[in-house]
Amino acid sequence: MNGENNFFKSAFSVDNVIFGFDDGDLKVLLIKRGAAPFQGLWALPGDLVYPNEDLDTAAYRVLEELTGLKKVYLEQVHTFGAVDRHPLGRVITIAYFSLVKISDFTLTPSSFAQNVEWHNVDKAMKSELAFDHNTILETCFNALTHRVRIRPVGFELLPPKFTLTELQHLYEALLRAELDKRNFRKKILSMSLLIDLDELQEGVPHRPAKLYQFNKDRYHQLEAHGFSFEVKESKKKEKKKRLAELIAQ
Amino acid sequence: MNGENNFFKSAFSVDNVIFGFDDGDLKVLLIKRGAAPFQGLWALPGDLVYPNEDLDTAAYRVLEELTGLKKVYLEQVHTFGAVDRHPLGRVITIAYFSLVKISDFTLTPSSFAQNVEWHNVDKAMKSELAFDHNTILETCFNALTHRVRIRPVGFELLPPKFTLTELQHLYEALLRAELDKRNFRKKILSMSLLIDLDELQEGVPHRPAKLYQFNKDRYHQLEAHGFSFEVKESKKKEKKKRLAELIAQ
DNA sequence: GAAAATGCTGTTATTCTAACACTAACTTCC
DNA sequence: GGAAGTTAGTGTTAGAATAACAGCATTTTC
Repeated sequence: MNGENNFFKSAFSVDNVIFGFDDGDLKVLLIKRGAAPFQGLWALPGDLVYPNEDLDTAAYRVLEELTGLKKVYLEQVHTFGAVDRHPLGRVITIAYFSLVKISDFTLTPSSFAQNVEWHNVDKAMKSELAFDHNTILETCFNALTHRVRIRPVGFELLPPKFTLTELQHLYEALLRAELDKRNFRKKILSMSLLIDLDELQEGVPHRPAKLYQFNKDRYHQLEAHGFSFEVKESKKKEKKKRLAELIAQ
Repeated sequence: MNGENNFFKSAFSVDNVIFGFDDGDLKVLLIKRGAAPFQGLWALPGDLVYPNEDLDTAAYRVLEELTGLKKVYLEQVHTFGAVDRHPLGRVITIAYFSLVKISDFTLTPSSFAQNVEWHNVDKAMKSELAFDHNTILETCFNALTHRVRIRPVGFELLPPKFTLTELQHLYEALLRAELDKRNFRKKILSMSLLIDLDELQEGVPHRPAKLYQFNKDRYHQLEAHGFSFEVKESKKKEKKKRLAELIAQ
């Protein structure tokens, strides 16, 4: 320390990768920047942390300003601090990801942004984002992919009532793997994580599926005691991959 | 943004949880603080990040100043930023953990500390450390425990030549579980991670064990392709635990 | 050469995982 | 109202992985 005040010339921000799931697609909430730097590019929602504000509080604030939601899943992932990552000065940023149910709110663009939109995650990762947000998005997506194998966080992304097929599609989007329907159902049902609501889907042009809710108590139990969702993609696919690797060598 | 300069009054530091393994014991490197605040208490080595220095660079610098080591395992874990965590101002800290081979260097106390010592991790977690370093240590220990199940990082902590029993003791210390000797050997040998050196231990008062080296190429392969060291403790112990939980309810 | 200490090794029962195909229920269209 | 279209739902089996378990081998020390 020694009172070296030139250290106290930096700032820190939080950036929030807000994931949603809709229509079989994993999505991320992006803001089109209305001002320089990077005007016109899409960026992750974020803000400087206030001088007397905790980091998590700042992340929740950003989330709430944008979505109106308070109690959602939020997790710190990584801090990015390359010297030149921000053109206006030394600003490091603490990246969070959160999981929301898209149906829980409607988007209301905040003051500093022209536009807020859900973007397909794959497409967003391939397009150019402001600052180092491509790196941040990728890191957070990897963290989510990893987390979903260890905790049943998938449920944070689904509406309160869902079908087994919807759940499977979510896991397939998160794990980037094709799963076997029967094995998936057997596994997920054997965890007693789901409550059968004895209700059926309505308004679908085919046989309606049963609706399920997830069991919060059991969820917290699994959270505490560890959880392993080691779903492997079908062997067909694995073989293809291995072959591709062999060829690449 | 908008040039609000009162944001630029904060600083950030890195703190490094340096783990070592010796004598069957997981250890952490701590510094006794020679100056206020928290004078006399043990603390994690750390420093403010220089204005034009990347975060990882700062973490490596702290590590090198203390140990002289350059190429060691280092990983960012979490950022701690409670408003009041530092008595002298708003300082958030980015926590890293690193894994070193204790035999690779000798400790040379740096200028700002009276004393540097290896501490047993369990004891250190129970004693009072400076700042929020108890929380940081615990978080990093959990991260290590988790990491070791996914990557073969254990080898970073062992000397170049080691016996299977030493390796098993390391895993037991990290996973806090007692492992079956035969199953452990079968599993670890089947990964072809180890190279049999055709050498024997010397100077032990009993039958000497074979020495092994680990296979770097194979290690990097496993790092890239995923790895699962799902060693479970013996059922006896699990049963005991479950019983204890039942009683506790 | 006996005692003490740790090294080393293989088999079996059980559990978990992966592969796989057909019938059921509902809607729409003719 | 029946045929076609669409998704829901369901069980068995072979193979792989895991967990449990005990006794002889090699070295030092006394």
